[in-house]
Amino acid sequence: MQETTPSGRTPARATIRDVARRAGVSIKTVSRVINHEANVRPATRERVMEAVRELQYEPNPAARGLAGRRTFSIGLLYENPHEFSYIQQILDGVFDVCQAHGYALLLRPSSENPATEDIVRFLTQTRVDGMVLTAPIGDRPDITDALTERGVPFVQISPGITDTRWTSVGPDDFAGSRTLTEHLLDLGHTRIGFIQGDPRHGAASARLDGHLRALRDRGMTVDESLIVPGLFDFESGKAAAHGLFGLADRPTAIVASNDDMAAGVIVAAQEAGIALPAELSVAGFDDSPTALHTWPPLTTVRQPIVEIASQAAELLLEWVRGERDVHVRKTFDCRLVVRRSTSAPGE
Amino acid sequence: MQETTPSGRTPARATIRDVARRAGVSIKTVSRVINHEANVRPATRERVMEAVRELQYEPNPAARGLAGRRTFSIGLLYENPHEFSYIQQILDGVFDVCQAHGYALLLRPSSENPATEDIVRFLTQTRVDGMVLTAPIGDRPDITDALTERGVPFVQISPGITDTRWTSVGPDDFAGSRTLTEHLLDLGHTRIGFIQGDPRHGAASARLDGHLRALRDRGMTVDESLIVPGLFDFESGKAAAHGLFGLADRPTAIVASNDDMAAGVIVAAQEAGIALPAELSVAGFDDSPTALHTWPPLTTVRQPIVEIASQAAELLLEWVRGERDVHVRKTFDCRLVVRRSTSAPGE
DNA sequence: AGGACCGCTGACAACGGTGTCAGTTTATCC
DNA sequence: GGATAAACTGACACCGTTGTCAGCGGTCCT
Repeated sequence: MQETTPSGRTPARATIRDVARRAGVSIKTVSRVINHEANVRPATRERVMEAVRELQYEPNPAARGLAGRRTFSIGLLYENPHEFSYIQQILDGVFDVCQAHGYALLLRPSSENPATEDIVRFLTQTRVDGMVLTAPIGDRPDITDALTERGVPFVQISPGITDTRWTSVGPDDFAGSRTLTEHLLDLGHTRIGFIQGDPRHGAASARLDGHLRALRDRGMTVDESLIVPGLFDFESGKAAAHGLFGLADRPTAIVASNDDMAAGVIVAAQEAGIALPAELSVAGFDDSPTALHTWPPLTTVRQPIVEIASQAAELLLEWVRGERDVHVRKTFDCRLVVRRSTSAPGE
Repeated sequence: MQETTPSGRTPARATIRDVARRAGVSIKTVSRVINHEANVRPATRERVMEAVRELQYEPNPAARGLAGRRTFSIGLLYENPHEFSYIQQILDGVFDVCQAHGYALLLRPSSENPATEDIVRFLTQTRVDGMVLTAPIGDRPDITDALTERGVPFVQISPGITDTRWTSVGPDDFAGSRTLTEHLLDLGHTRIGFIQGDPRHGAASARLDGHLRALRDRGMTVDESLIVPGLFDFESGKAAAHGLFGLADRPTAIVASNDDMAAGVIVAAQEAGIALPAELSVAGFDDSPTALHTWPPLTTVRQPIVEIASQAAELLLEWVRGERDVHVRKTFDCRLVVRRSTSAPGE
């Protein structure tokens, strides 16, 4: 540990008054211009903009927040995820939109099943103008109620329950999963193992439902022993796979409810000396980077995460700024991505 | 897309004046109490605290910011990472400390090599009290200068250059890497391939240096053809491995400068039909979750990322609050984690 | 021509805290 | 016991914006 001494200084920033003086108008007019309000003559507006540029004026968010009762910031609440690339993409999408609209993004990571009070404290401390809730927290009634009670707008990403009282955005997990199972059926598989996701996530049941629907649509009976629980993480996927390997009549294909679990299945197969994909086809969901990091690379279903996140942020900001007063539920299509982890059985 | 209509309301929050009235003191005294300032009699302090609790008072950050010329928020600047888990852990560490000290965390993800103006705009728009800079942005002189010029305190995480003018925190990449190579030498390997990291990161060269040092300390000559470039991402690791496989005298072990690249090496080996670890030992660096998701699991070097991040945040906040006026450089030890991807050659 | 109305602008009071400084207690010391 | 210092406490200006409302000049009716 080495040490040195610092240097310090802080240049004065231009305020709205400086701009007003320079443009020869009142501060209120400057305020109108920077807030894109109506009733400013184009010539005046231009003069003000000019002064803003010359002085490199940036409005003070604290003052704006104090006077205008808003903070120009939104919060993103998420549980520590297993698949971090997921949150990473959510974050990118939300951030881009915030950036474009001049909003700041406040992070609120949380442990599993955060206490209501912690979230409420976050709200009262930061006074964000709105919140983006990721799954599975977006489904917690205590949290949605707390937000509603405080008049804080929010959107849910990938909620399980589609409640028309709220705005939400998510992928069509059901259809995506159905397509994936159909792909395996098309290849000729008849015994397909299915590893479920964390039951706290709505996506988990939607993906299971899609799978079951595909089977039933083809007139197949569902073998309960092939449907096993998981938690969306690598370890649970691996454990579940070993469980399936122990069955008398081993499945020729396994669908995991996300890529991390599918990666677990692949490692389990390698441990058990099962050849991929000859003896076992494996498929995941999400098309996360992991899907390309396994051997063989994973067949999976791509959901447009970044797009979903941007859309969520857009809807939230519309709400925050009062440009919208009806709730919507937006659903994005998923796309099957076939790679080498799936093939015809025995092939 | 379905639609519904909303409901709205916003309960009034207690202000410092309400608390003052209730406690029978002036607002200034309340201010003293909530800011932990000296010169308040314990009895008075208690009375105020009581009122705070009863009214569930939370100071308005905008008002505090405006009057006190600070925002109680710090920014985290990072480039979109290849290894997501890395940033996730950084984020966790920094957030915990922020949380504990009542600071908010503002995110500023950026593309590769962000423009200086973008960062400056972030500063003037958000007016964060300080910044955490992750590698490789922390090494950019234009950015450190811009921050210094504006009097915004910052800490660097894992900088390449150890400049005593600034505060930084990072792992001992050199020693960690040296230990790793020594491990392979101890196993009996004599031809060890080395895949470098993204040259923009200081860690990349430190890890190479550690490797070279280990070789030289054992009196081995360095074969330049075994040292190949990489970018810290899976793909570059895979490509580099294929390159090494093409050498006339193939190495019996490969050290990749991080786990993602090591995962690439493993897949490359599988593609090339090379048995692991019998024909090839593979090692990574970071001990990211990836290290456990490969088959065989990766021998790697663990750096205490969360701890590094918390320490960085602590140092930053000390600086922000004026509790510190000398710069330090803190280094954390790494630990070799031996798993099954390394063995004696031919074993 | 006179009044009503509209588009545009500015004066001024908030918003909810902190900093300054002066005033009032309380403790300390001869 | 009185002087002096130290520990407390409060009045009030101010931070940089937005919201409210009144005023001004010009158009459009009637």
